Amino acid sequence: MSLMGYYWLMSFDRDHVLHVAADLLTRKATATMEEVARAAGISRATLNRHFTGRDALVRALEELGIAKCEAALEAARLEEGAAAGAVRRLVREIQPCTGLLTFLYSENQLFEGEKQNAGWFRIDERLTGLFRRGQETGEFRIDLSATWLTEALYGLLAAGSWAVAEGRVARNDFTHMIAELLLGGAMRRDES
Amino acid sequence: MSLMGYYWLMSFDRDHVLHVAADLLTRKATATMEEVARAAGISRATLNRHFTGRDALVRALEELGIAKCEAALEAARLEEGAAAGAVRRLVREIQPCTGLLTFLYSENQLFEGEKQNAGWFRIDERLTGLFRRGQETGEFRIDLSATWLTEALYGLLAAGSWAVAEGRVARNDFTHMIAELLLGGAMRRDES
DNA sequence: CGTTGATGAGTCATCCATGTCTCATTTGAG
DNA sequence: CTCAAATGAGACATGGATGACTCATCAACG
Repeated sequence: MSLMGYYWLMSFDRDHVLHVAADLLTRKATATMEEVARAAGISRATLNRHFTGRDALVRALEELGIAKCEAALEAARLEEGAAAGAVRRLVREIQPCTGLLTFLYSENQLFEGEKQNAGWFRIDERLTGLFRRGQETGEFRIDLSATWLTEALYGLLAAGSWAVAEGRVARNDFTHMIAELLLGGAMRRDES
Repeated sequence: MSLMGYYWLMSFDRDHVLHVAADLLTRKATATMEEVARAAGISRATLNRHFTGRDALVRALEELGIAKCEAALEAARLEEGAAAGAVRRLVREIQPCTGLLTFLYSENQLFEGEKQNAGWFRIDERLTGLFRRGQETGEFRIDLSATWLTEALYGLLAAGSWAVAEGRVARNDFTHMIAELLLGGAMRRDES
């Protein structure tokens, strides 16, 4: 083996496979390992060599989703400035991985018995913290709990992602739709 | 056969089976036909006699879901009074079937290729009509499309149902949480 | 009480996804 | 070029869910 880069190993591009799998499974959650392999341009044998079973693949996708999600949280700088602005930045940053998140969200309920990845807990905490901060500064209302606002954000992201995928709404409106509905609601505001 | 009621036929209570199946599949979407049968207190043979295959069962659940949903729409009297009030009534009325709706919602994406039940379209239309009415009377903002508000309502119902099932939020807060977030958003309103 | 019809339990064959294995082929390293 | 290592294609056994079937049992009707 050479020190220089394992170049031939790159014929199997783990990251590429994961992204293709995420993309496919987002659209068709019941896709076969065979289908995943073909979508990624590799053989089922190779796919199974690197991910022992579907579980391993889903777990890897989970890690990827958590990593991307946490990267989005970083990029959104949740602690900076007004909470509302942070929410808007967050929605914008997280948009690229909503498809994957939606898939993992629905897949997670299949792992009911088992313990779930601690990453989701960390993400929950940061989002809940953001909403709580907004409540403490008086920016957000307090009759809706920070926990619920977090769950609602998840639901809106999923609904938005799905609506975009179905062509019901324009992709460009994603951020505005979600952030403004979550922040301002459906009713007109006569103030300001 | 007697005219009087087919009483012994009632040993198989179709409605009961459907409700039990809905309840179980809502919690565990991958439940076996065997599990569904046992949950309903009947044998797998009988279950298969009345629903030829899992598809038929899911289709029947779909019919049930649509019927309950439309009943909720009726009970909410969407055309009466202020649109905001109609939304609140709707959320309250539809709460009992959110679990089933969430299951069907996720199950529907498996029927991708096939044509979907026209009932969903009717329901979509009525909800979109409600939001459009609110926009036309000036009650709701117009920068968020009625289509998106409808999708968002679905997303919030799913998120709320899930959050309640997970014990993250109180069941009694369901209506208030969803309706008020959808209508008023997360930010404080200083007016009124 | 006998008949009729549905149920329950069990068996059986089938299908499909999966995981493992082998072998020929390809590709990069030395 | 030669060797090492990974890939691709295919075969194979496995397990699980499913649907169809049989047969004994049970309940209601006449």
